[in-house]
Parts: sequence; structure tokens; C-alpha cells
Amino acid sequence: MRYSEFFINTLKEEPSDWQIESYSLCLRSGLIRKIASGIYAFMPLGFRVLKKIENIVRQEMDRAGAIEMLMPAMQPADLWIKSERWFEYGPEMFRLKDRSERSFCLGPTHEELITYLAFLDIKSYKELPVNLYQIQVKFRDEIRPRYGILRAREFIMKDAYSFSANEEDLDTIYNKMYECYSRILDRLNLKYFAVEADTGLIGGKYSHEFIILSNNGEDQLVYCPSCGFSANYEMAGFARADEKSQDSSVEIKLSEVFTPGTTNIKSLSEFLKVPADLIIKTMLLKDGQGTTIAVLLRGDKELNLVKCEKFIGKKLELLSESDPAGNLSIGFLGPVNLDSSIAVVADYSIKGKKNLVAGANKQDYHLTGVNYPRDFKVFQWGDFSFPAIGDLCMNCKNELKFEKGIEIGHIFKLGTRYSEKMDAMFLDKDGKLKPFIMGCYGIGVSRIMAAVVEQLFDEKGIVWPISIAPFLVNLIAINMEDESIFKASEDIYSCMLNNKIDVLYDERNVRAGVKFKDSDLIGIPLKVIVGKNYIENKKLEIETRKDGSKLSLSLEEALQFIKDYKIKNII
RNA sequence: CGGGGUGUAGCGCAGCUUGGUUAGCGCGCCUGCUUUGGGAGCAGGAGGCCGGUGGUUCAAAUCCACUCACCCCGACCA
Repeated sequence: MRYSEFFINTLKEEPSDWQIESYSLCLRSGLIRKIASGIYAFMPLGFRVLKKIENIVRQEMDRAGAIEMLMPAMQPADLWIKSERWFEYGPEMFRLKDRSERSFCLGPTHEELITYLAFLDIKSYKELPVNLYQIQVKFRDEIRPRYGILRAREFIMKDAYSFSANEEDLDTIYNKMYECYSRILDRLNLKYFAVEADTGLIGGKYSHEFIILSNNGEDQLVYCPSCGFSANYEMAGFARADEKSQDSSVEIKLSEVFTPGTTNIKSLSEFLKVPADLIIKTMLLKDGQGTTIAVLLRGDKELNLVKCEKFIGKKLELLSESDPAGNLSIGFLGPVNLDSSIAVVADYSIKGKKNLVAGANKQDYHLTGVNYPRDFKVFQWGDFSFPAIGDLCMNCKNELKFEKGIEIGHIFKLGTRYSEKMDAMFLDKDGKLKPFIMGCYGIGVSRIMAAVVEQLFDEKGIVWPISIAPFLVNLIAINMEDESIFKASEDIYSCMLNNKIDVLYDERNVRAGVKFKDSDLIGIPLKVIVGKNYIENKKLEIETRKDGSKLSLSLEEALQFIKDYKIKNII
């Protein structure tokens, strides 16, 4: 591709609204342009990268036996009403009406649609299992779009949905997808973790997230460096360093203290001069039926709603103003003499602790000398908090490590949640109608682009891995006004084309420095430079983007080097 | 949704407090000459209803009200 016939517009200056390096680089190198908050255009250069990512995803999905198709982005509301997600999904879904007032949405995901298609087209176990995928635009009206295409409102995703007649086939496909995603991320040279994860709104019972490590990531993960365990921060079970230790202090008498205005742990801790880990935090949760549950936590711990929901088995909501009766502000709640209609569950973190402080269930009063089981009952003990530094791996009891990252892929075992709701059934061997057993597997294609930049850049710009670089080689003629250099570089360019080298030929009549800077910013892996040394000694200069190393080679050698370099650096 | 901030040339910004020339500067863009191995120099030039609407005033980029867009922080913690 000749530079002058292509379309590249790099920016010398930093755009004003960048928040992280990768976003700034995507804008400056002209990969993307912002159209509105969370909405971006992929410019020709970015589009080439996107296509290459898509192709890797496509190749690996095909290799794993999945079949590509394309569903509409716009979907009728009735499918979503049938699955009951029309109401569950909330404001994150873009909704619209057609001219005759029929409701539609711009698909944030495609479970409903694919399940409907399976309902239409799959009748017998003989047609199972099957794994269908598409590479599609998705729409999600994010609370707060940010970091460019890392968290956009319109983005490109590969989503696959599997249908099988039994759990074994689902497991097989799930494992294949796990391998498939690992291969994709390996081909992109990314550092990642596959962690156990929560299933969220999509529903289902078992899932893994593929997380790319990055300090700017919005997801937290924990892992154990010795046994290889890793999990989403929210999900992670853990062992406690002090779990077994029993406080052997003498239990002191329960007494009431006047603690005006201490509605949170911090102010209470300061007021009473008691460390937060000796205070019982009492949090009230309400389920859909209005039943209230109290969760007891150590004061320095945070409530993990996901774990609570899993434990209780229902969607829960936090009460944040006052108790159900409305006459006690929430900061003065405690387990002692709590309303008996409220079930009390307690986090392991307060087990074995003596002489604690807790709310007195009386406005502006707390209790000191609170002891279990002397002063209050616990219906059940459980894990309702997040792991913290110092907590141990459940499997091998070594200390857990924490990392931040970007979620790039998510695979789920859905089971029959959608097929049941949407009556998607097949006739099994035994002649009975059964709902499809489903799985779903998503990977963020456009997000990968940003995530790769996030992991692979230096002070000069992007450092693309060979597999998705917009071009492999940047052919740079040092001075287009020099007749001999001009002629030579034209010849070299056609020679590269004949050798099917993915080359960008920068034949602009600008100074060499401009071409070098642009090439580095855009992140093309190899520069081939035609200068005086070629005219005089027939030597080209080859410079790698990765480490800046330079070689002086003849044309023949250069062509060979480029081919070898590509093979060596692509998995 | 709550709090804060910003809208002036394609991009980055100054001017606004204290209203009053032809609204500036840097980058980029166009023309010409020189230059040509890491974002060149000189000369000339194009490009703005100062986010929008309404008001105050003899006079508004500047003051007031409303509105729109964009950005940041938070929206789970007793």
C-alpha cells in the first residue's frame, strides 16, 4: 500500500480527553476517531487491525468446530419479554420503537435470538451438539463509558452459543472454547489469566473470565502463585490467616454507650478509640419478597453482595437508609436483641473474636463487650466478604496475590435457563421433549484492540504484535527528491509486492524524521530504509520496532529476513 | 442519577475577572523558495455566526437565565 493512496492521519499533539495511554495512542495514531461518548469510528488503519483480530478469532473458532453466522443487531422486544429480560436488563439496553409503535432493542447480547432460532430449526438430538457464532456490533448504554474503545457503548464482539442434548457435550464444547480463547490470546502475545467468575445478568451456573493484565483494568483478580488458582475478586473464596485463632480474652460485661452521630465504622472507631476489626458491621439485605436478612461482618471488611446472593440463592438489595420499620438509622443496628423476624448470617471474619462493639438497635447507642454466642445467635456462618492482602489460597494455603486487568472474554455454561423460558425443545433419544442445554462464549473484538495497545506500547508509540499489526513492513525512502533513491525504493516496493509482503510504502515527500516518528507511533513491526547506503553499497537498513535493533542487508537478505521474522514471531 | 469541570479554526490552548480595535498563539493545512537519516527554515496564505437559545446593554466570546454536548469523581457499605 502506498502511503499517499492510503488514509492515515496521525496527531502530533495529545488529544484533550484521553484518560489512559492506550486510548491516547489509538487516537494519536489515527486508529479510531470519537463520534460521541462511547461511540467510535474505526479509521482505515484501525480497521485493518480490527480485521486481523477478527480473522484470528474466526480461524480459532472454526478450528474449534464452531459455525459462523450473522444475526440482526436490532431485535424485537417480544423475544426479550419471553425470556423476562426485557424488564430485568434495565437502562443499559438501548430501546426503540418503529413507526407503528412496536418495541425493539439494539442487541446488548443475543441469547434470546439464537434460542429462538434453535427453536425454529433444531428438532432432534441428531442435530446436536452445535456451536454457532457471529462477529457483531453490540450496544450497551454503559453507566459511564470510558477509556475509549475499552468501554464503549457500541462495540464489536464475537459471541458463540452452543446447544447440546446432555451435560457431557456441553462440557466438551466448554473446554474447547476455553482452549480456543487461550490460543487466541496467545496469538496476540497477551498476558492473561483465565479466572473463575460470576455469571452476572446473563445467568447460568459456571463460567470463566479471560482477563488481560493491565494496571488500568477495571476488573480485579486474585491468584495463587504456588498452585495456579485464580479467580475473579468478587467470586474468590479464600482461607483466612487468623481463621483458627481463638481470642482468649476474658469476656467482659455487655454495656451500652452513648455514641451520637456515629453512623459509620470510621466515625465509630474514632469516637470509641476501638480498631475497626473489633467492630461488628451489621448490614441489612432485602429479597424480592420483602424478607430481611442481616449480615454481620468485621468492621474493616466490605460486604460482597455477589457471595450473599449465591449463599441465599436470591437476588438481594441492600437497605441503606434505615431498618425496615423506618425508625432506626442503619448505623446503630446490631445483632443483639435484633428484631426476631430478621435472619442473621455472619461472615467468618468475626468468628472467634471477643469483646466486640456493635450497634445497640437504639438510636445513637452502641454496645461494647459483645460476645458470641453469649449475646446473640447466628443462623449460619459463611463467606460474605472480599479477600484482602494476607488472605490465603483455599487449596494450598499460600498467600494470595492481587492484580488488575481487563476482561476480554467470558465463557458460560448456561444450562436450560433460556431454552426453558423460550420453549426451545428437541426430541431426545428416549422420545421425550427436552430443553436445549446451552453455553455461551463471548470475546470482545474491539476491546482486544485497545487491550493490546494497553499492554504493548513504549514512549514512542504502539508496538503491535506481528499477528495484528496493520502492516508488517514500513518501507521508507529517505529522500524522494533524490532520483536514485526514488527509483530504487519504487523497485523495492514492487519487489515486496511480488513477494506478497504486507508493506506500507511511505513515499511522501517529507523529511525522514517525520516518517520515522509516524512509523514508530503507528507501531509497524519492521522499518526498511532506503538511503545513500543502498545507492552506494546496495545495503538496506532494517530496524525492528520491538527493540530498535538495526541490520544492514542486501535486498535478497532483507526479503528473507522479513519472511523469517514473520514466521518466528507468529504462533 | 448525585457532585465537579470544560465548550473559542481540523487538533491543543490564550482572551472572559473589570463588556468597547479587524478575536489571538502553537501544531496541522495550502503556495513558493531553500532544506533532506529522527516531527526543518524563510516568506506568503486559507480557515471562526467564540456550543445553542433567550435576555441585560448604545455595545456581549466576555454579564445573566435556560439548554445541549463532552470530560472527571461517585453511585455497595453502616
